[in-house]
Amino acid sequence: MSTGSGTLSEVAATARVSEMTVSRVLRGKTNVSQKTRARVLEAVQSLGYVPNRMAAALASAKSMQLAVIIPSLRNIVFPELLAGITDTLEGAGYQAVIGVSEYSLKREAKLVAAMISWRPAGIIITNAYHHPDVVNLLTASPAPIVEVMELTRNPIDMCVGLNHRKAGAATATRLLKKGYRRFAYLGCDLEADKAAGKRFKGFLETITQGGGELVAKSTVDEPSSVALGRRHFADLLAQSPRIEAVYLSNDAVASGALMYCLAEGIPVPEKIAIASFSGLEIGQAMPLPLTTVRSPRYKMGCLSAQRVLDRLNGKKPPRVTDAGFELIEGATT
Amino acid sequence: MSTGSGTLSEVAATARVSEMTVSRVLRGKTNVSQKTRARVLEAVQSLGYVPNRMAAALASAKSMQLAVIIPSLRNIVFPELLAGITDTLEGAGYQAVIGVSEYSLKREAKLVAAMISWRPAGIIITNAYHHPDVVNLLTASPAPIVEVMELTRNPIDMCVGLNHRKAGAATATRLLKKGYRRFAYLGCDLEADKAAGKRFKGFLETITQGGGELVAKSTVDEPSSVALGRRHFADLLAQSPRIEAVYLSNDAVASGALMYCLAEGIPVPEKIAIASFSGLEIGQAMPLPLTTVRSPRYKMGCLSAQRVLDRLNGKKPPRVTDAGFELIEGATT
DNA sequence: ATGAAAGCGCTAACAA
DNA sequence: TTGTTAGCGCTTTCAT
Repeated sequence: MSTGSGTLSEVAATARVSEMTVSRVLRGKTNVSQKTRARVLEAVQSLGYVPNRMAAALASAKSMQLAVIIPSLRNIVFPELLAGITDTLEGAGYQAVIGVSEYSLKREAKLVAAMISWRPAGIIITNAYHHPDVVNLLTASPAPIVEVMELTRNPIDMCVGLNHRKAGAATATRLLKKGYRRFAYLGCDLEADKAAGKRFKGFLETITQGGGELVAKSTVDEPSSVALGRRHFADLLAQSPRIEAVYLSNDAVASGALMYCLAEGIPVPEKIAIASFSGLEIGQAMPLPLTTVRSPRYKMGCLSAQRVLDRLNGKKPPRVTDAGFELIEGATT
Repeated sequence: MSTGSGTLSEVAATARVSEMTVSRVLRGKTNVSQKTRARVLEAVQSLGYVPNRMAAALASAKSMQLAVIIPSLRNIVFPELLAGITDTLEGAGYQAVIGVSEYSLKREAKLVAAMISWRPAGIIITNAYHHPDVVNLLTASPAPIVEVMELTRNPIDMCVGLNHRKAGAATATRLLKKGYRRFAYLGCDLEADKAAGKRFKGFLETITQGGGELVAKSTVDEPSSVALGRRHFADLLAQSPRIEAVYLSNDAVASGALMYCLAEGIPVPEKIAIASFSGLEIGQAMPLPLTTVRSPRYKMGCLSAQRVLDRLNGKKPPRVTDAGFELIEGATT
């Protein structure tokens, strides 16, 4: 391992002080004289010494790493979540170690075990539904844990998210108010994306109660993408020619659907209205901005990291944090 | 830190063997009897023991973490690169620790120091131009290092990438062959995105030599995005009404430009042709697929991780790896 | 096949 | 203000 960057004792020898003094200087303790501090710093410089945090973490039982587990890197919402996390951690000197489960509960379980073996200071994990082993490991872990994205009343430790059922309901209310009554749904990742399921549930409840009707439904068990939305939108329309509005599981698929309409010259929203969920940049940059619900990914990242940091600093943050959402009135409805 | 997951010695006590025997079992050494092994495994199970890799890394001077430094998470090419890295590392039992520099050389320097303090087994860092401190730290580090994305003849250690100048030249050649002569360029991130600069250089050289002409150029020193492309494309067109084809720094901006044309009813490619670089999914899902050059992000991720692993396994991988690129004939030229 | 001793590089706790 | 002692949890090396 030797870094080319020596050890504390080499620095100590060079500065002719004890290791403890070097340790104190490096950790910014104040009880070191100016002279000594200068001498130590000089030695550090001249040796190009970089402290070994593994050793520090082992000795102090305090790691500066946070484990973050997400389902995918290819869906831009997760990198955005990560950005919030890393931005928040950076100021506090912590680092994120990320693991990608690829939407597999088994891989998630392996990852959690691997992460815990590094004794992270905290754990941030997406979604609220996990493998039993994961629940056991996390429950046993002394590290603060945040489940992020969905809101649960019974988090393992803490949770930060939004109410997806309400987000679906809000969209439905909006569409009903606009006069739409005959709806279709196009979803993907059904197995893995429980949150999308909750949105659809809220949507369906609301349109049903409001006198609307679900006249077509198409679900695809593949990761969502623009291309997938574009491909499957046509099939959906074919199912029932009298669809007035389509609710899609997220902006990626919805953007694909809209591109299909643009390419085929189908007038939106006159012939067919489109609404979805995410609030991605791309959806708002389309010739017609999407009607959608913005989920606060970056903010949820910041909040979840902050909850962990708060706990590490001895505070008592709330178990459940509702990050909210925002309905965006686009031109597709 | 105590994990709720005990220590080796607790397991050893439970199984009534020495710590060494437990260590051997856990690391899959073969010189342990079946009986003993079974007893140890049982103890591990019953205690819910998860080994402490920090201690292992310290004792063996072998970390299982790789540092990965990227400029941003919001540009999908970097998550795709990461996906290749994590997929490749996973099988070998290594983990990626990511750092995000936000396109700042200073932040990159801080990050590299922070990373090295964890004594990673290897380092993967994007781009080929770094802060002098970074070069010093990396040069001094005993860990295998890969600079990824761009091709350099003089990597600090190894590099994996593509020749951006040639990618620009290939695009130019194609456009010249199609008969375009009056070109414009729209770029962003000029300071930070050296690779885009190289592509433009190759593009400009080639059109000039081929009888073409650069009649307009617009550069924006902001991170690229679809929205930005859409906003700035109009300005560019206004600069010179006789532009025949526009080369954009990447597919995000180009998609924005194309959306502008779709929204304004400007016929592409008849009135104006569009070409760029990346090969993003979104560009190919547009009503008109973009003419672009696909950079092999995922593959470069795999390759760079593999180079590091090879070195860790005592092999002598090549210093320079050309991952190549692929010209995509879209409908926008 | 198994164990004992020593130590990785650092920090906590206690002394001086 | 500075130093000493002990040990974090594991692996290496050398015995047996």
